[in-house]
Amino acid sequence: MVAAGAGARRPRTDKQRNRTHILEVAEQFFSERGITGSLDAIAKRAGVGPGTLYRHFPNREALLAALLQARDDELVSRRDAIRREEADSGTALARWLEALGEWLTAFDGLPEPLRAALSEENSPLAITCQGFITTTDQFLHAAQRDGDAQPQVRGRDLFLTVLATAWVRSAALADESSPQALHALMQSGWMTPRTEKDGSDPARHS
Amino acid sequence: MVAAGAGARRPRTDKQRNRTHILEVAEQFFSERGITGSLDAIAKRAGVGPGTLYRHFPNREALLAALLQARDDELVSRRDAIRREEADSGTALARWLEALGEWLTAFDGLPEPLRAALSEENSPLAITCQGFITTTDQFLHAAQRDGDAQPQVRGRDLFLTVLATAWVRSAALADESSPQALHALMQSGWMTPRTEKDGSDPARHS
DNA sequence: CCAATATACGGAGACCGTCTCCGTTTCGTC
DNA sequence: GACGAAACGGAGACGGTCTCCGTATATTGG
Repeated sequence: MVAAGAGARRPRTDKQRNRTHILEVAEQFFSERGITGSLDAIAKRAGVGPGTLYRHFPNREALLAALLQARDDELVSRRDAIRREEADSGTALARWLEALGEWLTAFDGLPEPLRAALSEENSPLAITCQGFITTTDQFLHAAQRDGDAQPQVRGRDLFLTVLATAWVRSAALADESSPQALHALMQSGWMTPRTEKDGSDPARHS
Repeated sequence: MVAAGAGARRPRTDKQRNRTHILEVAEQFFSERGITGSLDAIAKRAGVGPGTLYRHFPNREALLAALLQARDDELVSRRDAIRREEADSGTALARWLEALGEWLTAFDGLPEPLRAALSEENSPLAITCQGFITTTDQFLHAAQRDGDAQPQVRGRDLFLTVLATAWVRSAALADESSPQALHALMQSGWMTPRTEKDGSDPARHS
C-alpha cells in the first residue's frame, strides 16, 4: 500500500542538496573534532537550521551511519583485493584485520557507538558491523582450514578484539609503539607457547 | 604558608558525614545504573544540594576516584595474595590480569574514564592506573625471566589490553562466552604458533 | 551559655547540547 | 502564475553540568 504509483511527485532538489552538503560538513567536522562534537554546530556550519539536520538524520548514530556508508564501500573493496591477491589464508586474515582496524579509526571516538550498536538490534551501525563480522569469519575459517589460525577462535571475538584495540588507540597516543604492540599481542598473545608435553592447558589455575 | 599551625579550627563534622554519605549513595547509584547517571540525581538521592556534591567532588572523575579508592585497596590485597601464594610466575601473571579485569568491571562504563585519564597527567584516576601498570610490569618481568611470557611484551600493553577487554565486555552481553574467548585470545593470540623453522616472523606481509 | 565568625549548605539559575514543533518558505505541478 | 505538498528554520522544551551567593550551622572564645 505504499506509494500507489499514481500521484508520485518528484522529490525536491533542495532536499538532496542539503543532505549531501550536511554530510560533507559532518565528515569534515568529525574528522577535525571527533564524533562527539555538537550536532547543532554542524547544522550551523552547514548553514541550515537544527530542524533540517535532524529531519535528515534523526540522531547522531544515523548521521554516522550515513557517513560511514562511503567508507564501508572502500573497506569492501579492500576485502575483495585481499581475496584476489592473497593466497596464504593466514596472511589474508592478518591483512583483513589490519584493514578493519584502520577503518575503525576513521574518526576519533568511532569505536564507542559501534560497540553500543552491537548490543541493539535494528541499528544501522549494527548491520554494518554484522557484515564485517561475517567477512572476518570467512577469512578466519579459511585460515583455520589451512592450520594458520587456532580452531577455537571465533570471528566475533576477533572483531571485538580489533574494535577494542581501535578504542584504546586514542589513549595510547603518547606511546607511538602501542598500536603495533597491541596488534602483536592479538596475534600471538603474551604467553610463551607451550610446545612440550607439559600442561598444554594455557590457563592452569582454578 | 599553609595553615600556620596557630588558629587551626577543627573541621566541621557534617562535612565528613556528608562526604561519606554521598559516597555511599554514589556507590549504590553507579552500581545500579552505571557511571554515566546524573550527578544531580545522586545529590538528590543523598538529600543534599548539587552545590554540596560538587564542593566535595568537583566533577564526575573526582567522585569516581574517591569511590575507587576502596576497591583499589582490595585489588592491592589480591595482588599481595597472589605474590604470596603463587610460585609459578606465569600463573601469577594470569591471575593478576584476571583480578585486574574484574576490578575494571566494578562499575558499568568504568573503562572509558580510565582510558581518558591515561592521556592526561595529574588525574587522580591516572595515578591509580599507573600503579596497576607498575604491578603488571612486575608480574610480567618475573614471567619473562622464567620464560613464561614473551620477551617483547610490555606491562603497559598488557594493561591496555585488559582495559580494552573490560570495555568490550558490555557489548558482548548477548554472548556469554565472549569474555572468556577474549581472555584466551589475549593469552595465546589467534595465530597458530609457528614452531618450525619456516618464516618465524608472525606478520609476513609488508 | 551565648555571641562571634569561619565554614559548609542549598538551590536558583547560567550555560550547553539534544531534539521537537509549527509557522513560513520554497519547490514541483497543472 | 496559482496551488498544494514538501521541506526549511529557529524558538524553545528538556535534561545535564556546574557556579554563585544568601542562609544556616558548627566551632570557639568569652
